Amino acid sequence: MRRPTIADIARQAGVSKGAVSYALNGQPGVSEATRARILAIADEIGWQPNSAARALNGARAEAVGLALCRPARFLGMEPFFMELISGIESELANHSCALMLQVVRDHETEMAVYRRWWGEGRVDGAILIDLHVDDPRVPEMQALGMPVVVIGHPSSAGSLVPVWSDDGAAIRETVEYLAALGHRRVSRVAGLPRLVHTVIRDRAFEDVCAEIGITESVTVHTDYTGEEGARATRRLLSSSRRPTAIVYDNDIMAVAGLSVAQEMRLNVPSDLSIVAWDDSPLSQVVRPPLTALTRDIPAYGAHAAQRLLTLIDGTETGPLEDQAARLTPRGSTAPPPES
Amino acid sequence: MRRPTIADIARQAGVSKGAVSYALNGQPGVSEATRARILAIADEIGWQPNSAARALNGARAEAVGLALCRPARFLGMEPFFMELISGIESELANHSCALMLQVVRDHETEMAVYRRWWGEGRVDGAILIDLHVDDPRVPEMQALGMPVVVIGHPSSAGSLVPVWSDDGAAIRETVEYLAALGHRRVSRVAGLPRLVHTVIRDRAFEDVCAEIGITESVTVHTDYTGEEGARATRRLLSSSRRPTAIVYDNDIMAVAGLSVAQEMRLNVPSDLSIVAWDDSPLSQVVRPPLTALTRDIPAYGAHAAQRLLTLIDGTETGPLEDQAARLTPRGSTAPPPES
DNA sequence: GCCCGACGCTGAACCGGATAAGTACCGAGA
DNA sequence: TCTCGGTACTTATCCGGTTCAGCGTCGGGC
Repeated sequence: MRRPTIADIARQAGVSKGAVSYALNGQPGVSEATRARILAIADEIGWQPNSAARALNGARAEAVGLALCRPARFLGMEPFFMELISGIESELANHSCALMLQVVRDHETEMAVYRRWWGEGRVDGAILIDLHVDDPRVPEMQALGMPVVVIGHPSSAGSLVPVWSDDGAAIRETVEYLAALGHRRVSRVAGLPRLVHTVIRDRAFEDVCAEIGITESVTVHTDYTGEEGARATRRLLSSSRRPTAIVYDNDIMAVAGLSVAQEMRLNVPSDLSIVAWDDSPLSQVVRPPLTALTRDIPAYGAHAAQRLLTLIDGTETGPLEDQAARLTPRGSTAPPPES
Repeated sequence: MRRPTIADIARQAGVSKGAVSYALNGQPGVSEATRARILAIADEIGWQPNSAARALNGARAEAVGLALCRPARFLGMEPFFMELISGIESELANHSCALMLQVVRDHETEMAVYRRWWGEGRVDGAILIDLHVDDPRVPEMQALGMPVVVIGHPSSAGSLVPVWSDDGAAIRETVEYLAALGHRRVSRVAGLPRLVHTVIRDRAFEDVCAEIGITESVTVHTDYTGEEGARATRRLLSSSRRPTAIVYDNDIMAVAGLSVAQEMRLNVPSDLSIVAWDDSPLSQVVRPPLTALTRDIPAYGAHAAQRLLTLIDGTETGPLEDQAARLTPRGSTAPPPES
């Protein structure tokens, strides 16, 4: 059962391939009667344009690529990625554009995949995520000449188009809120230290703490997993001058940290305040529900996709600053215990 | 800066296009010396095969399709999907096969996307998931003639290849365990009633309860969200003869149910036992950690991908029964309170 | 010395569409 | 009546690979 081609339609309609092509693409060159006849036949035999043949004539691939360099098990755990992907998807779907997804082992493989996709004409552009400091992917992408949107801070995006949100402002809001509650010993359980956004948050945290007189501020780096979040929390809470508040770089670690606190017979929030970065259902479902830095992640992804589609269209675009995460106070934050 | 083609290589090497093609594909027909020269030139000018041109000659698209018909917000919440996708990905990656992902609004759109992908030659096969009772997608897929693997029970897969696990056995193990602990009033907060696997679980639950003398067994259907899980739990726990154990169809609802129980001043597990279906980090992170039906979801996805790749290869394959979910007892189950 | 076969390569057709160029036909205006 | 212009097509070519038939050359066996 071969797939029907325009040649089949042409034969049935008794016209040439060219006429069929004009008819199917709404081009002038055929009469309305013939066009209708051709369309009817095409519909009847279930014809679909072969994208390969179209691509061969310089058409778009109508797909964008996303190669994710994270171990599979982390992906399943982090709502962030799935929400981001849904957001990207929702925008792409509006333009009948598909998403080519591949989970890769490392950044070399990631770049190899992008090079292949681009070289093979399978994608029209790509989205780059989780930038490292001095990330080699940026210059390589620039050299490829492929339309690329970077989800991350402009300072690291080179000449690629960045879509970003101001993590520094979010950290500032959080720390100022905790300070207003009376906290003076605030710790932070951060993500991978190589990631650009971790560095930005690190610096902002330091700066704000110094500025408003929180002298005891410790930052511990982890790999974003619940296990490391728990371990970091245990260490922080075991120290002689333990923090009265901890800010976590994702919700998984915040929830794990909450468990550790309860395990150590500390009451949250009266003994320890907890703030989570990113506000998945997870944060709201635990007791007490977590004060969290909320952002609309699907919208974030959608904006990136939007920018990419514009770029693919050939229009020059600049950076896009998305709304910064905003603090949603819930039951996990309160004034510190009186010492 | 046009992408280099084999014609460019041929010109530089002073041979014909055909010779270049043989050389690049490891086919006999050129001497080793010429082959080496051609490969060197190809490498030097950064040649990549154009997949469109290859596909035109009947080659594979080297991609499989997955159109997910769930609202974006559910996707981000359910670890199941992301883990499944990672599993699928991990297997596909081994074969340098990409995943075309699209989130769609409804099943009509889903089928339209599959038809388009298949008709356009963009995918070599697809994975079907979340089958309904009498799902129209099954006969439509059969009519398309596309290689398809169904993640779901063989009874609903028609002539498509099913990859499934025995949910009935898992339910049986759970109910028998609860009965052995002494429970006689067991409820179930189930998923969407139209889904085949919900129906299967429903029936198994009823059968086992009848068999071992649990006369008070109630099943409530939800949409898998935490909100509906909480609402269902509230209703069950408010009834005059409230259950001493509740089995949830996913972990999100189980965690939400746990919160409701605690909110109503019921102790878990001494007043109420809770079992979650699917064992994400979520289940282990709450207090008490949830007794859960554990399965290796990434492996499940990987097996489905494996079967699909075999199918695409033209080899006939039969159904694959994956390991059934197994009960992992944790702190959320205990004997019921003495009445 | 001749023939056959293998090797190494060339040339051309082909995949399924898009598209530029060419052609037949028809009606209107000079 | 002849020409001009537009319509409604056809024909041919192209995209970038794959593949097959064909062809010259060289070496070995008889």
